[in-house]
Amino acid sequence: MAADRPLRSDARRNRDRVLRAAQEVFGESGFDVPLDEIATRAGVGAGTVYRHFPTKEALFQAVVADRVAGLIADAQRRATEADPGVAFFDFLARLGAEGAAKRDTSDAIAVPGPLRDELHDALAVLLQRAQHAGAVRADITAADLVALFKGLLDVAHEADDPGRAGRVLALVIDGLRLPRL
Amino acid sequence: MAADRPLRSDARRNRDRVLRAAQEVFGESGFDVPLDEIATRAGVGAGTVYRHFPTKEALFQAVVADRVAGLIADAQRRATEADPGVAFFDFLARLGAEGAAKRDTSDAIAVPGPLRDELHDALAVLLQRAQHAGAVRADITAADLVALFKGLLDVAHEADDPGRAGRVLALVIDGLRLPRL
DNA sequence: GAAGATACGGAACGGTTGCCCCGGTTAGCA
DNA sequence: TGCTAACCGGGGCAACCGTTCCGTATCTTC
Repeated sequence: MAADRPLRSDARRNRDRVLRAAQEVFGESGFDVPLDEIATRAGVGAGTVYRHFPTKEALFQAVVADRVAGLIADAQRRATEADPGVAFFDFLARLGAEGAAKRDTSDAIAVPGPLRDELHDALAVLLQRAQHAGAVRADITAADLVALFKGLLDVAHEADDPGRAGRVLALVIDGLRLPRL
Repeated sequence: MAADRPLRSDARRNRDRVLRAAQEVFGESGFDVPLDEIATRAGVGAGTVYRHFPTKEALFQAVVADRVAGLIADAQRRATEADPGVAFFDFLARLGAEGAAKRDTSDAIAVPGPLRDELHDALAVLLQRAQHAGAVRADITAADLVALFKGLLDVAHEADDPGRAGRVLALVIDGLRLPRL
């Protein structure tokens, strides 16, 4: 069990490269890219990736953890805002923007794990507040919302039409608002 | 080129079994089931499936062609109804019910092919009539709608919660209706 | 009921995919 | 300058699946 001796300079450099490449590649193509893609992009052999991260999944977590944590913090912050409806829909917009920009968002929010649960909980709070205030239809659940968003993001990313993401997102947002108000 | 000599009795029986099993299995699990699953369910070897259908895809088409043709006919019939909004939403309800019941519907409507295009066209007519009548938001396209429905069906089928399908479908339907009316 | 054609079953094949490890080599550090 | 951490990337390996092959069983016909 070597103590955490400081990394050799090239090792540190390569670790950074791998992380940066993983951010890019996961962001463009989601979790389901071959690991070689990341290694190549980093200018590094596949073996080097495994020297720094025990599994592909660990690498993915390392990449998305910050982002998901940011989303959670954002959701919790907004939960204290005055207008529950505005808070909820602003957060959804943020989530939509994030998802449109980074393809791995969909995997990040849906893959089981402690962070996902935390995000789920934070979203549930926002949702319930908004529903209680009558700003959002009452029948939908937080789990529905997560699943629906994941589906939407996948639809949007598969599309050849770049405008689709915005249109379907707007449609769902409008569907969430209470009808006849 | 053997003329279409009548099939041997066991051959005819097995062909029916395969078709029936394929209907069930594709309906439960979509196109992405191993072919062996179908063969087993039919009580037949994989070779027998290939004696009757040249490829897995051909078998799938044989299974869904009727259903898609029915959908197309339904759409075309409704295109002549008096109220374009009612016609459109009734058809969507039919599509949703079909999709909720049979998991392969999602593949059937999305996989390229002449039937898909025909369905697409028929749906476009319904949609445009409804949009022109002001019953449906104007920004959405027929391609959006097909993609969105495919996504919704996938979301619904992955869910553990059996009520989710109905809730998200209702949400999207409401989102399609013009806001503030 | 026997001969010949037809069809069957399911093991084996071949292609693909993609995670991960190993063996020889390079390059940093003392 | 030598020792060791780290690199590279080809390939092992396991899983998965569509398809084919061929020895065997079953049906049809005479």
